Amino acid sequence: MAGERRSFKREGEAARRESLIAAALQLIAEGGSEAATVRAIAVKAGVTPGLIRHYFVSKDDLTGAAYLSLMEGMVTKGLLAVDSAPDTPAARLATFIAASLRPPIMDATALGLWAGFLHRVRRDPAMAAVHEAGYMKYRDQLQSLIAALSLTTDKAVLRQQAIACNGVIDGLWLEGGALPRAFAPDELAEIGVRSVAAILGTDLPFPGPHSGDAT
Amino acid sequence: MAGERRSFKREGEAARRESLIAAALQLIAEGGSEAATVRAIAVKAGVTPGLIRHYFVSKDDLTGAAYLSLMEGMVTKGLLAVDSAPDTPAARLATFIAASLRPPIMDATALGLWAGFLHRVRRDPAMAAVHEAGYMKYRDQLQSLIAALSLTTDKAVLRQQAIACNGVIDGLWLEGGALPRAFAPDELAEIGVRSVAAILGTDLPFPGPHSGDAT
DNA sequence: GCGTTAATTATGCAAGTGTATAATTCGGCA
DNA sequence: TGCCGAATTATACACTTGCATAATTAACGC
Repeated sequence: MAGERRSFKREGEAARRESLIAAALQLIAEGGSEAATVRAIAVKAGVTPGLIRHYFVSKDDLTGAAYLSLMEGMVTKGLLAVDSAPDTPAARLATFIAASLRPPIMDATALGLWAGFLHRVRRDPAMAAVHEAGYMKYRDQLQSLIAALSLTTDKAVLRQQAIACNGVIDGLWLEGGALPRAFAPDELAEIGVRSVAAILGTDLPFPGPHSGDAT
Repeated sequence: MAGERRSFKREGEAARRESLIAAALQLIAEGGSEAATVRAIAVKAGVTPGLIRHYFVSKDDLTGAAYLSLMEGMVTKGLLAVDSAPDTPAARLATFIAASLRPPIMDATALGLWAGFLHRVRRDPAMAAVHEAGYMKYRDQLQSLIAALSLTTDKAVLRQQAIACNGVIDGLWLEGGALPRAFAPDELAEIGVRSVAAILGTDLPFPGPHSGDAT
């Protein structure tokens, strides 16, 4: 009956930090930031609460790192999708939009994370900076894809087009995450591409659900 | 120095419930749901923590009531704006959109509230129902305003138009709340009206900032 | 093999959480 | 006026939270 000390294995620093961050993100996505307690994170990561403070100076430090990791992941995924369809400027733009409105970018988890972080992003200047950087990177990417269509050369017009298109995408992303059952599969991706086309006053091809697997 | 019991005044049940709800909403908007502790709510409402449990069976009960009150308020405000501009169908639609992209509907507070409630909305079926009802009411309103333009009679097309327009509005609403400093005043309202017009393939007038006060 | 070091666990603590319950005091009604 | 019930406050409790610190133990160089 003696409380035998639980055995453990030493992981590298990088792996441990990653697994702790992953655990925190999962918990926040599921139950909001309040669900990501030190103890819950430790359980999910398969370690003991004390270990968290060995890798992060505080819980805030951990969640901050988690947010950074999240943002980097989102942007990366978006950019990755574009590379898979480098045909025409129109196809590239359409692919970018559609990818943003499909899993894994658009899903309940991502929305939950976003909402869970919102308040801390607002209060903590460092996190606000991370947020703004991520947002701007995404919008700039969108704007350059639009610019590649050569519909206009007016910078101001381009800026507003980018804002508007980003707005549609964000809005549909939000709705898809909040009410997944309210839409048919891929319905939002299709609406997104069509709406952006309308806003830009041009035509855009709709890229199939996955990269050209004919069935 | 004897701990004198603090004096108090009896308010009606309705007033007390309202003030407690208001306090909870304020706190959630500012600091997320974790900031809305029983004690903080009590302080902001100018009462003692114990009183909360006199009017609400639990803290969850209070926050549930707060969410209901919030949703009702949002929808009401949107509908109210339309009434102030009953000229043409196009003007009515444009007014509705612009109102959704200006304070008090679009501001940091509203977004904070929305984010603060998201997770509870997901887990609690009762709150999910309230949410879905509010969302659908808003979208139906939008759809009927679009239908009044008589651009199409196809129900399916109409539905997709409503989803897309709702998407732009939500997206711009989100961005305006998240990055208020990133946009010029009324810029988002203007972009919203113009984008909806583009999506519908028609023209919409842009309603001035306030109801026709010439300066 | 064997000691050393740092990664990991175990334990404890002060502050904050929601809630239950008892003690008061306000305000209407006789 | 005086009293009674309900609204409000006060106090207490069990539990959770983040964090600090001490005790262990796995892995690495010799």
